[in-house]
Amino acid sequence: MDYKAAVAQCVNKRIGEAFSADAGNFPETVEIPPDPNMGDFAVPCFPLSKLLRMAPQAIAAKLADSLAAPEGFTRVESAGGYLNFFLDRTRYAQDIVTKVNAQGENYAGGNEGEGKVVVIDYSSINIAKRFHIGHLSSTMIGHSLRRIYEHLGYRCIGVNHLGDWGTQFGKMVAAYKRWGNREQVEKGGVDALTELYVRFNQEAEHDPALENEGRACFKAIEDGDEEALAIFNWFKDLTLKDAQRVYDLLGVTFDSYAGESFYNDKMDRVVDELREKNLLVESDGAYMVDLEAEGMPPCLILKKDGATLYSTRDIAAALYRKDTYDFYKCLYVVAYQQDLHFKQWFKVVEKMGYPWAGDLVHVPFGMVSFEGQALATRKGHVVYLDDLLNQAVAKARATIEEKSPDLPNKDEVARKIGVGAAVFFDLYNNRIKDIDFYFERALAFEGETAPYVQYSRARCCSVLAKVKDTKTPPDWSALANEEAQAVVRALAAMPEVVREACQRNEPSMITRHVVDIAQTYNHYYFEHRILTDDAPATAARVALTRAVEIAVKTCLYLIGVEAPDKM
RNA sequence: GCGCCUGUAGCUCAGCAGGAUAGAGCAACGGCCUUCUAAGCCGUGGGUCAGGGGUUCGAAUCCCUUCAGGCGCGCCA
Repeated sequence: MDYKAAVAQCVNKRIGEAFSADAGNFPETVEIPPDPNMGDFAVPCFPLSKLLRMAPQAIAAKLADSLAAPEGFTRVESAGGYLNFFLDRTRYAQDIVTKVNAQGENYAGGNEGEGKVVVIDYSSINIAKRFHIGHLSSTMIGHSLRRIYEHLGYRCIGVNHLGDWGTQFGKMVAAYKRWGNREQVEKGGVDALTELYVRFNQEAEHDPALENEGRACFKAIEDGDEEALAIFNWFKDLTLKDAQRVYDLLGVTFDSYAGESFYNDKMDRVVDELREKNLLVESDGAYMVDLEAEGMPPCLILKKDGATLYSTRDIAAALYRKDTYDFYKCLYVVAYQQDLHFKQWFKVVEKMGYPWAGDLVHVPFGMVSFEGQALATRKGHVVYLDDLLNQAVAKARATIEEKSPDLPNKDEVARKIGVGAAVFFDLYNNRIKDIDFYFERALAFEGETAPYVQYSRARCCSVLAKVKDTKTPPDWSALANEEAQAVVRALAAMPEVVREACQRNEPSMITRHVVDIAQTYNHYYFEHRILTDDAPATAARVALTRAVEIAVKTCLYLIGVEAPDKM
């Protein structure tokens, strides 16, 4: 049952009777008191005070005196202008715990997204660059949002919008033709490509002719020159294979790798359409959409040499995605530096007359720096993701040796813990916050971390594995105590948390909540023994433990973290 | 110069479509393993919620303003 709604309904009805029908229609807010001793739900009577011309304390008192506790509640009290409702704790525990266990991994899910498609553009790596910690946020926020939306019934299309177009790739091919060879690149992989690119830029400073060579090579790729295209595609292949190792480790998948080059032949449509709709303005030989009326700088569409730009491609991609997937929403998980860029081209799509422009959503996140300084590949001030993950796994492996030397499949568990720690760290704070990356923080295994939550759940599994009696009906009054109620409340809050995380595109809400569940359960665990001789009470405590195990696993799944049964 | 974002405990941050004494983790200090996993639990100390105005019965939360930091502002992506 919906306890909150029951409270609101009951209060409004009583107000209508006690005062006036008008007052009865007053929208009551139902909140949760700061301290459970004050009540489980509360209705503040302050807003009514003006309408009824009575002191809020008097209103609350009058209502409390005459109000019969609604179904599911034991009593109603007034305190300082608040009307406080006390749950029938036994019934509440039974209700929530039974529900979690019945719904299992679908708990806190739903079907409100049925028939709706959400396209999520995330990770979106650049060709010829190694995967580093700066790419983790987009990758994991996108991956998590995908799971959150799917949990609520949406169909998701994960798109890795590859950065695989631009003069830089001509430079890279030119550099390869000058100084590279097959063996060196096969051996060195993406790093070898980066080296070639860096060398090209260095030498180009003294030899401007190189720039032209780079441009010519890119032109060759564009024109479909066989040799240039073969080299470029080979580079792309290498990069994707390299990234795939990381994606495999993270458990991240995509439905499409259609990147910038994919839209190369789809941009004329954008330019033509903008021209037809009289939105293109010429300026210094370049073409743009004027956005002065919207208080924004203009959105450049064509360079003066006729080449397209970032915005042109993004618009082309949006049109293609709408045609192909008919999305309900299209999310762009891209760092906040590009706020203006997205605002601009979203507006351009709107001006083109597409009502679905409002379904394009930029999901921005903060910058990643490393030990107080901006990431800089060329200066070597960078942390590659596979290095981070490998270190995390190695640390987990060492901790396992120390604490659980007899554990089977140690490598598997170490992977889940190590990778989980890094991912959890990335999704722990509101995504808009900058992350200053320190190994000691990202690899912490204590406190509000993945290993803490995973450990709490593994302990649940361990207790559950010892359960023999599965027939005795539970005595739910065993869960009426304060500690158990805190766990029940945390479980009960999960559906609302998942929905809000979805609505706000904010995975950290789930990360925070799973810590909450783990903390309340750990507290309970130390105050109450689960398995005792009292069979009915044991059955209730076991049911609570199972519900926690399920809820924690589900939350972790939603943020892309695996949960080992033993650790 | 203009625009957007951020500012809460020593550190990292929750809380911000207004509500009851401002929370957590880390760090520090002190406790708890012969009973279900101590990667855990309990306790102690620690705050002019950046400053100043305003709105309100009530402001960390809303509005204005100042300050500090970050990001961005037509031919890169």
